[in-house]
Amino acid sequence: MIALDFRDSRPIYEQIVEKISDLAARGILEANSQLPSVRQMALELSINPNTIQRAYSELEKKEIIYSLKGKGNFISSDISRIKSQRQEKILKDLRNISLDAYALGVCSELLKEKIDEYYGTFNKGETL
Amino acid sequence: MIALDFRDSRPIYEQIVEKISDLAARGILEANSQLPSVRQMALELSINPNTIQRAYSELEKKEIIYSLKGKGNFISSDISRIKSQRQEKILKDLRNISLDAYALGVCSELLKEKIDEYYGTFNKGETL
Amino acid sequence: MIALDFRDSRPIYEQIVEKISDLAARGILEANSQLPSVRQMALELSINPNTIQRAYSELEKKEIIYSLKGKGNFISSDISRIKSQRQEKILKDLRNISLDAYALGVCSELLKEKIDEYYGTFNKGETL
Amino acid sequence: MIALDFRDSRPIYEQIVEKISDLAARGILEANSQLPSVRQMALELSINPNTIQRAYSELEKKEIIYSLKGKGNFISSDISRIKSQRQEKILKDLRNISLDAYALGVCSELLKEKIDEYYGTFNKGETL
DNA sequence: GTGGTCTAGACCACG
DNA sequence: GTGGTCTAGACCACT
Repeated sequence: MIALDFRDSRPIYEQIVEKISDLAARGILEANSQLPSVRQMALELSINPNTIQRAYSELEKKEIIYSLKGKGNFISSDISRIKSQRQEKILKDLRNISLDAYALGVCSELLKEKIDEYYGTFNKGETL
Repeated sequence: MIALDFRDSRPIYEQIVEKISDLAARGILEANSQLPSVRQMALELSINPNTIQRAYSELEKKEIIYSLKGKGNFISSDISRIKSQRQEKILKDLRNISLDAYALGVCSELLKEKIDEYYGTFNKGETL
Repeated sequence: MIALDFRDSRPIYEQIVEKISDLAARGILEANSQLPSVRQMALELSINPNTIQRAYSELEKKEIIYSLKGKGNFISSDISRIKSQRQEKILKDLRNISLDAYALGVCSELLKEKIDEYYGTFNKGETL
Repeated sequence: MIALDFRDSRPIYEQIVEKISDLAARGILEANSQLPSVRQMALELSINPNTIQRAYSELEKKEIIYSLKGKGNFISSDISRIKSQRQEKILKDLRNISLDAYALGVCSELLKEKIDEYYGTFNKGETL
């Protein structure tokens, strides 16, 4: 369900937060659906339960999941909010990149061409 | 010369590496021009000389500067290489963002519109 | 009869205790009137009978209800005591808030204004 | 500096968060002043450093403190924001209490009298 | 020496 | 069985 990159400098719990946010925003994890329990997911990913716990806590604080004591953790019922959260983040990143490109003297046309090029490869089912 | 953000989660030395790479790529620091000595820069930024040393080491490893023993540190003679290095990184980041946006169902047109919008604000001298 | 908030961090049984105490103090549940049986209430709220059992135990310990073996659970005959219990708790909370406000330099006039403001909205039938 | 109540049902890290928020809001901890290090505070309170670490993380996310890697943790430079944060919380609590009192048939005059009474005792230097 | 992350294992409250 | 908190101790990056 989730692939971790242990060489990545980003902490594991943060990678999990990102992955689950992403799956929820894309509707792959449906609203109110139950996530694997803390212990089970720890087994699946062969990491410590505390690390999963931390990831779930962060997700709860971001209101991406909610937690029912003794029951489990569930995707928030309001997926559209999650989606717009992620979209905002993407646009913020895009702005930073644009600023870097501008400072370097790269014209906006090149960026736009590249975007079309990338989208072309995505449609053909590469990567993803 | 360099503005640091001590509250940023990114390490100081990395911020310095980025800033100098940027200035070199944009030609503001000219090829073969001398950088301040480790001690002097440490004084200017009021930080530990070890941190500057580490930044310079990283820059040398990336071949953005070269070091002459007993003389000092100098910007690489091949600025065009630095520039293309940074450009590559920007395009790599752009690809990642495009992929995220695509996965989220955001169309490429929105991204392109936003880029034009951002470039518009840059031209008016905001930020930078 | 009772609305539960499963996402609330407070345990379910505690919410039930509070709700029943409240209804009894306000006289909506009359003295010596019978409460639904553990099993029936569990069905109505679709929760585990153990949870209801625990709530009833707590209520009995607080002398808000009494239990007759083989008969059922009943609201205490002394409702005025329940009412004064709740009133005491409210005043205790009010004292804590006043202390916090005082320590923060908030004057008592602001608090009193706010109380009038809140009561105004209650009268218009909002919330409750 | 901080008194913990181990019998309290609220987690220790949360008590610490509250105490430090309070001290900062009241200006007792000044802007940009350094907090005890994670390890030192753990020693002082005889609890585990991880618990302190968790409290500091929460405080950082609330922007009440900021953290400099390798340097320490410091009170936010914008204390007025902290103060208004706490004031909002107090008014929210006051609203809940008012609602409870209203439902119970307690008139607003009693609450206001009590507030004056409490403030009277505070001025004489009790408790605090 | 500082903060930050992670592991291992324990205990409690809840359902 | 579930999540939540806490302890103990380790390791790493940064200054």
